[in-house]
Amino acid sequence: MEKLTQQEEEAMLAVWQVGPGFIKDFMDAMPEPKAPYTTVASTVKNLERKGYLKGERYANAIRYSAKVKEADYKKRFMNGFVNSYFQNSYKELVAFFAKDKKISAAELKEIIDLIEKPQDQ
Amino acid sequence: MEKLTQQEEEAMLAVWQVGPGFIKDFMDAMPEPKAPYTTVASTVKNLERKGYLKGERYANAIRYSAKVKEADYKKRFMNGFVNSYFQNSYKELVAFFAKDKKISAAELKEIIDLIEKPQDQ
DNA sequence: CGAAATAATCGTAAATATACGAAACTATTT
DNA sequence: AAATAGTTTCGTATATTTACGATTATTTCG
Repeated sequence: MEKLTQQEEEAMLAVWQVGPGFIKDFMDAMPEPKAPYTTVASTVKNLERKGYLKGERYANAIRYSAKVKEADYKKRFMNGFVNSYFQNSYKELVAFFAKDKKISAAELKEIIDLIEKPQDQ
Repeated sequence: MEKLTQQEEEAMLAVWQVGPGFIKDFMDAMPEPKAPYTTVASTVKNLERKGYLKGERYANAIRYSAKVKEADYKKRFMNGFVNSYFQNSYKELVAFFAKDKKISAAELKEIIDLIEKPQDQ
């Protein structure tokens, strides 16, 4: 999974948000200031080359969908980060942000309930 | 705080790890395969220009130290990430990785104890 | 001092990323 | 079929990053 550049990541965020669609749809979901259509088109082409998107022709347009799931990208991305900055320990990561008051004890308790609750399946 | 490129970030990780020192010291701390000295020197110069490092001459060498603290960089970096991928919610982030079993209920409880314990100061 | 060692700086080349207009292509409308 | 509209593709220009050798500067040692 090749690393994404800034604009590639922004484009992927739009794709993940809107789901399969055409370049125009992704552009609509991207924040201002928007790059010109052709600039976004180049970025999308790069994403296809890197294996993040696949395209199918529909009439004269191409419908793109994500080949890499957002959850997988998040995981791989965070893994590298946690490895570099928290000695590969997610506990260290959470402790760091808990001390920084980015997450409260009450919220952590809710998460515990969530994962300890017997799972349906 | 200007964004760092890949090699700049790697160099900063070395600086944060070894503390103030000379280019040679940082190189020693960097993982294989090591870039040639002059390549690292260029990167260090860029970091100085971007305000991440400050240098003081000692004899014929320059001793560099970090101007940006690792903790601050982590915070800013994660903030962007949490914003893009977790609707700006650290709770969402932690829940995501808890569900993915990257952190256990027991570890979360330890963190709760850590932050609920009356702070010395 | 002169030679050797050590380190920084400069210049430049190549790769990659960013940006976007012009042209080409495809479908639709008249 | 021609005009029009929507969309992609191609080509290219610029900026940034990466990479590193050659040169220069500084210190140390004989």
